[in-house]
Amino acid sequence: MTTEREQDPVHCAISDALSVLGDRWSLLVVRDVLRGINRFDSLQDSLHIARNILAQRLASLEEAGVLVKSPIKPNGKRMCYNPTPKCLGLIPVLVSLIDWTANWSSEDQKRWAKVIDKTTGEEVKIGIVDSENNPIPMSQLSIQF
Amino acid sequence: MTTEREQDPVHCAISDALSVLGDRWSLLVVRDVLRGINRFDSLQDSLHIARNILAQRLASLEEAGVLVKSPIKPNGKRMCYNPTPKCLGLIPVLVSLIDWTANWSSEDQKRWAKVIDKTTGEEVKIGIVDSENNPIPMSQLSIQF
DNA sequence: CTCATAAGTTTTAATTTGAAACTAATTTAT
DNA sequence: ATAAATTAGTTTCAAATTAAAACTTATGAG
Repeated sequence: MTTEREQDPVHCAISDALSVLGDRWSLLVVRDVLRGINRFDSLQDSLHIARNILAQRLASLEEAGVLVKSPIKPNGKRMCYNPTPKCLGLIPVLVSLIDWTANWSSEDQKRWAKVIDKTTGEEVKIGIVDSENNPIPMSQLSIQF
Repeated sequence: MTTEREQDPVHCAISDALSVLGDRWSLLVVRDVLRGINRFDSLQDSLHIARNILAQRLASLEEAGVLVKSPIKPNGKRMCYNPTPKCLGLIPVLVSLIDWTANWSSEDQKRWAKVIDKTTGEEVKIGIVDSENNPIPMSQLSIQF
């Protein structure tokens, strides 16, 4: 089956990621949870997503190990959703999406969402580098299987 | 209207990007075009996407300025789709998705898709950095509006 | 001139999404 | 303690999107 997947380019690391994240809402849920919005109703208020769809996405993100669902008080029924380390691992995806919009759309959107370094308050960006941390220009890159 | 959007956190740089890229196929089309697959039928063969949906996605990516559609020979009807600079700007998104899968899933998927430096053949990596290109640990980051 | 290829479009069915109302349990306020 | 308001969903049904397959129209190769 590994052999099969090797020959089928639909199955690659990108499509694997998209099978969890490739829809209109999942990354926005991730964004909000990383901002500290972690209750069902506050997520719904923030995103204006249909409640049944939100329930579905939360379940799928939990199943994927991106979120953990736990009661607010031990054995309670009021739940909250929190980011796992795997969820923090999505920050580069979010930053690269923010950078892309900032760099390639006409309006000045840089202030609409940003990721900052908590220790300095400074806004961060994404860098593509070689093994010695030297930045590589985009035009020099190619995708391979 | 800008004021309106500022108060509505659904409208941020991330959701703007997702309004073009937030579905099951768009980033896979981008991936394939960046690999040099640039004809309608070869994209359909590669992705096994329904032909009408592929036509839709190509049109929306073209409208977003990510792809350019042009005849193979001047004034001809056979078309090809090629990446714009804005499309190259999506490479960090693809790299961060690849890295996320590689780092957070059990199977070894590193070889299924990778981005290399054409001049050296070396695989690249991605990092979050400050304005002086110094790497910042993930745990030190937070998302703000 | 003919046949296979290319780039879609059309049609119809299946799946997904969305909106709103509903439920059941739990806090909060009185 | 009781009533009212919150919370975290689920259910139902309509609307939109996606998928599969057949169809169209034009091109290029032999």
